[in-house]
Amino acid sequence: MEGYGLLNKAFDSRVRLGLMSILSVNEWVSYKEIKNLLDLTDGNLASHIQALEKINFIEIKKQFIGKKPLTTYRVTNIGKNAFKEHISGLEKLINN
Amino acid sequence: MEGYGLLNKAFDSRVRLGLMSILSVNEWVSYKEIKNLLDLTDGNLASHIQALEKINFIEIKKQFIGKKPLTTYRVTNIGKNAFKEHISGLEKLINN
DNA sequence: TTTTTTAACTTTGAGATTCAAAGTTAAAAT
DNA sequence: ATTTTAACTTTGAATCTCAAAGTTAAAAAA
Repeated sequence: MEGYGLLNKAFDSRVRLGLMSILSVNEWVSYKEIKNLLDLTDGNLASHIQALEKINFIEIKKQFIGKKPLTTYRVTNIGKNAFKEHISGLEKLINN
Repeated sequence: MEGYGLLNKAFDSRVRLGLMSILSVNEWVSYKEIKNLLDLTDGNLASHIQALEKINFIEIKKQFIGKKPLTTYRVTNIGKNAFKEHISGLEKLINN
């Protein structure tokens, strides 16, 4: 047993785990959808998004659909790998 | 997808996840062993233990072995269940 | 017998994190 | 002209984390 070294500090937060889970399954999810799924305030969501963006775990796309602005997000490869390793780290931690 | 509501805030911490994992597999693990396994300072370990104790996720036993004091810990049933639910909550979150 | 070591904390305080509330921006709809 | 919508940013208080230093009590060493 090697302590908790296989776990990523970035995923110490339930919100960010939720975010990554959503974005692991769906490509390009909108700000509003995420906000509704996770039931967060704007400020709270924005700051967690920022945290994941800063470490390049997710990326942003801004566009217009019809005449409305639409911001969507997806995980990067870096984020995908980090998340995978976190999960497998958890499994290792738990299963022995 | 129901947000992160199935995750337990008590397990937002890598240290406490590590602690619960250790105590999920081994009954009555000593303070020192845990400290070594997780490589923590006394203060840090003690405070996380306290946090888990306060919510009745772990319990403490103090005894003397030979002439040395020995403090050991194990998870309670409450803790065991909470941990299980957290893990299965994680799985649900990840797998759809 | 005074000193040091060991085990297991407790206290303190600085720094990091989290979150809601309120303010911002820019365009669209009324 | 005013309000609404989308998507933030800023602010500040509350909470959390962690290392360092101090504590206690007994055991071992000098």
